This record gives sequence, structure tokens and C-alpha cells, in this order.
Amino acid sequence: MRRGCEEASDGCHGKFRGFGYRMTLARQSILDVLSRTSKHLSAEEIYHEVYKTHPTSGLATVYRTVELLVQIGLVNKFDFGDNRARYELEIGSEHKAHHHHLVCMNCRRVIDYTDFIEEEVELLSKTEKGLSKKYNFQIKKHIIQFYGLCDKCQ
Amino acid sequence: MRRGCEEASDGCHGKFRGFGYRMTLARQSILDVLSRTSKHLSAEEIYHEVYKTHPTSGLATVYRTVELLVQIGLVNKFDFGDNRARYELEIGSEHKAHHHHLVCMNCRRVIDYTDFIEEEVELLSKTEKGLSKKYNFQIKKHIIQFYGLCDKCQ
DNA sequence: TTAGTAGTGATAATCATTATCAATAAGGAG
DNA sequence: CTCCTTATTGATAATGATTATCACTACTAA
Repeated sequence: MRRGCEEASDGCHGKFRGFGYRMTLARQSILDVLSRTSKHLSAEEIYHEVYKTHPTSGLATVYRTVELLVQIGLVNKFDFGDNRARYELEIGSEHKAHHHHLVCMNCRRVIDYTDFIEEEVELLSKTEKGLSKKYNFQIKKHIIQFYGLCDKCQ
Repeated sequence: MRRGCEEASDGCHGKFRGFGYRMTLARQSILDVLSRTSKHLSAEEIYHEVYKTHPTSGLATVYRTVELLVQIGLVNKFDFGDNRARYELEIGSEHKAHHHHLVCMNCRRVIDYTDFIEEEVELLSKTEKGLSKKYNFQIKKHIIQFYGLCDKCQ
């Protein structure tokens, strides 16, 4: 059974309403696209995917929606160095668990890894505590990325 | 005594020549700016700084040089979510030691921290080894950033 | 039904970055 | 030191991702 935001009746809809936003067809289809893929899509790629089932949606709406989703915390925005923002569902989709990224500096391929995540997150949370106190900084998210060369590009 | 790339006679010059590049006044003044600051400057900010001592240098040259420096590995390029790339010297300047970043999601202020770096780097290098083997991925760099709210923005 | 307002599509505007190209200057050979 | 080759540069046009605008549509609550 697929999990994600396909059925707008679940958590996503509620989250939208909670923030005073409406759940619309456009937003739903964007969430669908994001929950169906395991890739890190750019706004334009999302637009093209959405087009297949909802061809009246415009690119501007994709930008607006995706930015909204980032604000709400349902979506994460990344920069992998290819001059465009890339988006992925925070969690909850069938494809995604908490992970970090390996980015190939040559072909720009991005690999999600979950190995060592436990230890990483454990250390991070310790670090977060220390930093929060020292800098009085309230930490919400972290990003860990490794840059290098993938097997094909070495 | 200042250390950095101010005197083009040192390592930077050599590194340039080694890659077949020339050390020019423009490049030198850009390195000077980067080695003198503790901030994370954008290309335009670098341009304005360079202007003070070398007003004939253009913005395009800053972009070109800074990109070159990133290729050579003398400079790191970051995205802190404010829609422009930011640059800082890898190491070797008086101001910089290996550090990670705290980024305020509200005011976009960036704090460098060196606390816990030892443990972080230690874990990272362990993780790197594992990932390298599993994905046959040759890791060159890592980025760790925490996002949240700084003291003033909470 | 209706008023009020959030959301949308189309498209123009913005702005960081890149490409172009003629002019200039670095560095080696003589 | 001078000349030659070619990397580098400045000015500026072009590109391309993202954002703003605006008239129109569609919810929602009363």
C-alpha cells in the first residue's frame, strides 16, 4: 500500500489546514509527484511530471507550492551545486527515510545513504545540544553532504 | 605577521603555476580580500572589496577567479540559502581553521564553529571510509551545516 | 447566494551567473 | 630588454532560475 500524500485526506491535508492553507489539486499533484519519486527533482522537473496528469498547472505554481512546503517543513530544499534548487519530501513517503547525500562533483549524481546514519545523528544531536547552549542557537535541521567522485567518474 | 596569500611569492603562486595558470594582480587582490576577511563573501561583495585597492577589476573576473580557486581547492563555495554563492578560503588564512556552520533561517547570519569539530571529523572520516567502500565513491570534501534560529531571531 | 480572500496561470521582471570578444598583460625565448 | 604566444581581462550581452504582478477563479464561512 502506498504511503505518502497521495490521498489528500491524510496528514498533509491536515497540516495545510492547520497553517491556514487550502489543499488544492495543484498542491496535491505536486505532493504526489514528490512522494512517488526517489529522485531529487528541480522545480522544472516537478513541473514536467505534474504536467502528465495535471497539464493546466503552471511553473509558477510549482515554485510557489514547493516553497510553501519547505516553510511548512514537509519538503527539504537542497543545493547540489548545479545551479538550481532541488526538493525532496522530508519523510513519510515510501521511498524516503532520514538520509544524507553523496554528491559527485563531476556528473552531479546524488546518492542517498542511510548507512552510519544512527551514529551520525547521535553525534549531531550531541553537537546540537552543545552548540545550542554556547551560541543560544535553536537548531531545526542539519545538512550533511559528502562531495567527491562516483564510481563512474573516478 | 599576516599569513595567507598576500605575498604572491608563497604557496598560492606556486599552486597556480603548477596548474598552468598565471598569477595576476586581479587574482592576487581577490586572494587578499578572501584572506583578510572572516566573513563568507558573495562574488559581488568580493568585487566591492577588491574595488577599494584595485578599481579596474571587473565583476566577471571575480566570478572567473573564484571559480578557478574552487577548482584548485583553495576556496570553498557554500550555499546558505540566500540565492547566491558564498566563498571562503579553504584554510591557511589567519582567520580560518576547519569549521562548520550554523545558519540562521531568519536573518541568514552564519556562525562558524569549531567546537566538537574533532569528534565530528573523526566520525566523518569513519563514515567516509565505509561509504567509499560501499559505493566506491571517492570522497574529497564534506559539508555540515545546522539550520535554525539565532539568538536574536528566536 | 454572496462577500471575502486564497490560489492560479500567464507572463513580465529580476537578478545571479556565464558567454562573448576585442584588447591587454604575463612569462618564456631570444 | 624586446618580442611573441597565449592566458587573462573588462565591458557587456546573454542566459536561465526564480520572483513579482495581475486579472481571474474557486474555496469557505455566513
